[in-house]
Amino acid sequence: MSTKNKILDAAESLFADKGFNGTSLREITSLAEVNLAAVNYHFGSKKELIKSVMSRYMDELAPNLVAALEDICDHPEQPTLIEVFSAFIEPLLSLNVFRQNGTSNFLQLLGRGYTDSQGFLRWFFTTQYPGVISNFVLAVQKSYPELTPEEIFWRLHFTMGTVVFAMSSSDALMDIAKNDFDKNLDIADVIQKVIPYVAAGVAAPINK
Amino acid sequence: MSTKNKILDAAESLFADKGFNGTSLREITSLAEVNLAAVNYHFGSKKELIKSVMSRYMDELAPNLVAALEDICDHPEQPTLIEVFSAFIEPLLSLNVFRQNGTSNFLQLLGRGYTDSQGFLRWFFTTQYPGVISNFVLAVQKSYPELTPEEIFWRLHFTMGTVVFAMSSSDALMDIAKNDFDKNLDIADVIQKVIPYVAAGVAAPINK
DNA sequence: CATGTTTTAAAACGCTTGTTTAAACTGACT
DNA sequence: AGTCAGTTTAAACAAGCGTTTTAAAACATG
Repeated sequence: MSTKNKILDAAESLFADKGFNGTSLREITSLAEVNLAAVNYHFGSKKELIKSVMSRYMDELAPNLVAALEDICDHPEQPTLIEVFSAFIEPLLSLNVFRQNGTSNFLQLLGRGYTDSQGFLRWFFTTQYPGVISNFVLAVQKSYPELTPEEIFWRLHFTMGTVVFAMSSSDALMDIAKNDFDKNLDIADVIQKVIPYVAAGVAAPINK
Repeated sequence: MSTKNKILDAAESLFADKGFNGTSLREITSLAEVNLAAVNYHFGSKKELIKSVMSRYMDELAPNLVAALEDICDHPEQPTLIEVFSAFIEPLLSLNVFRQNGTSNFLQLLGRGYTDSQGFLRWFFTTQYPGVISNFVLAVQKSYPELTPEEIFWRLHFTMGTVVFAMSSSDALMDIAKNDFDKNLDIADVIQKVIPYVAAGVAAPINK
């Protein structure tokens, strides 16, 4: 495996675990078993390394996501919100074959991107991958036309928060569930649990 | 105002803005206009300062929250989930008279506590303020008895995620809402928007 | 006023951070 | 063999970090 990819893999798992601020280049390079200077040689800076880690996932995920959402929009009949959200399942779970723990790593990184680094990653996503968001809004609008664009805006961000947060603590939650309820769940089960929740949330009656 | 309180106030707003990891003691003391060494003199360490900032809010909030939830449990008739979640509104908004921007600062800090510092604050909350969580579970169970304890567990964590995440990026979201929809919202408006969402999410039909 | 304690002040501590330098190595192509 | 771009290495850099030290100032108590 190339030095570049060793760095990306090590950075990914450390970033997901401890955040961008909380991970030093020296931790990354020693986990990757490469020289410290290799990061700046191959990526230029830590900030560019962060972007590269995220791009590797987004470039894989975005086309699948857009395609799945376009399918829903092109379909003649009106979709349910459950169907809209379910469009995310297969592309997200396919990240697990793309990379070990890909799904949960990516979702954790997504959460970090929103809270760490004062939102420079939020800018990165919305400018680099606008198609995902706009197609998602279109699909929701088709499913629930009474919802105003403003209300969609808010509820989509609430949904983003729910999913990202649930997934970033999914390891801890699955452990608790195993202890308290004797249920052995995996990331796919958690996704199945969160979909009815967010679908109902987006479909909530509008508060006057 | 005392040096101690000047430090607490400065730390609070910087922590909310840039996270615990992302804020240095030098930033705090220069905003507070006190000497750098004052932090370690009054608080012992940065970690203890973080705890103090959080305790100042939790000590104010927890009794009000527990009382409001106990009211609901003691009431003879069955509450709606909207009523359960609305029990949080007044205690949360009262933080605004307790301190400027108290509500949003506190909720942002809560979000930081879950994602920064690898969950040592999560331990802090659950061990120091267990009454809030248990009373919340009781109130939800009274409102929606068909929900199994396991499903309550998952949905309460989803709710936690929604609220914490929404609030920790509420500043950015309110800015976008102002630009895109020409609406000037404050933290109380965001709370009003999130309640129907989480109430509907918790009330979602159970997936078989 | 004198005393002992609490609080502030400036400076330095040792350490870690991201980044840069310059030399050494690697593997092809003429 | 010799050249040369591409890559890796060890070492150092300046800057920032949390914390500690030392001494002066402020304070309250007798």
